[in-house]
Amino acid sequence: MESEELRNAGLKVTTPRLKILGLLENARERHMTAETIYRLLHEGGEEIGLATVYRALTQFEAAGLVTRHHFEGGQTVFELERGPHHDHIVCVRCGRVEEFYDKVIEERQRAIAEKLGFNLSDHALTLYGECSGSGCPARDGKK
Amino acid sequence: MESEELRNAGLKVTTPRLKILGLLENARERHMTAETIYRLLHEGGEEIGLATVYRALTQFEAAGLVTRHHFEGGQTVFELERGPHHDHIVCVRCGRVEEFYDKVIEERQRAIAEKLGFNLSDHALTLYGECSGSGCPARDGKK
DNA sequence: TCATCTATTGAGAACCGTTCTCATCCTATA
DNA sequence: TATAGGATGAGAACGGTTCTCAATAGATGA
Repeated sequence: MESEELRNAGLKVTTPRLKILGLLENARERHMTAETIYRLLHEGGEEIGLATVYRALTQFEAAGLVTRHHFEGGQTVFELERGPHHDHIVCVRCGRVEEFYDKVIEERQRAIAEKLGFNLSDHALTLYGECSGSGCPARDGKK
Repeated sequence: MESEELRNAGLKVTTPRLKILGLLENARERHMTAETIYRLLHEGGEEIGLATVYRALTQFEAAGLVTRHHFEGGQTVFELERGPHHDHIVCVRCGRVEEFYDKVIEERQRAIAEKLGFNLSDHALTLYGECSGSGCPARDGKK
């Protein structure tokens, strides 16, 4: 239940927070910008301010419910934290985001950080390329 | 010579461009924000507008002279492109940036992209942690 | 259930990094 | 050295994000 998650995070259970969390759990896209979340909520008839969306996402992030990714080009997306760690590959043509996990890469990262004298706390790996999904302009070699 | 580099890039040789390129080549920090570059130029007595710094950096990037990195937290840094590809590890306490290259990781990335049907064009890998360099607050376990 | 207290909210202002506009200036070329 | 077109600096504009503040709503105790 979503209200549990909020309570466990030490956050008051309010309508805007429930709606935002619900959207993150049910939306087709797992990775959304704050603006997109705001737009979808409004299309669904919810009167939630943009500032509230940002506030809630920041709180969710602090509570570990959500992660924030900064992709190249400056785009910032939010994603519900569920299950194990993974990295991303982003289509530079249609913006589609896929996830992957590679044990070898994870291990190498740990080894590299150790060798350089860093106490590793996090990492961000994002691949960029042209995908071959239906609907992607890259598929038909379009410019 | 720096004017060669500009000419080869198809850019007119102008004082602002020479100064910016020179700073990138000689500064102690290899990774700087546009704001830092602007500040250092002014401390050196150069009257170069911030807009010009951004314009030049964007042109240098397009010409392959410079690369732009978006680190987590939203910070954007520029780095002179010299030598082979490498990734970064950033200290979350003092901001120090180190570089590394790992053949295994590079190969895995190519394999992953292929498996997922992406034509890989680029990637961004940045590790975050606490370093043990002198002057870093993380070194003495300070909060 | 109700009153009360405090955190939360929405709207818009403010903010910050970056880009744009435009009149002036400078580099490249003949 | 004259000319043409690109480059420059200043400040306005822009887009994404955060802040301010008065109004509102969730939690708590009676």
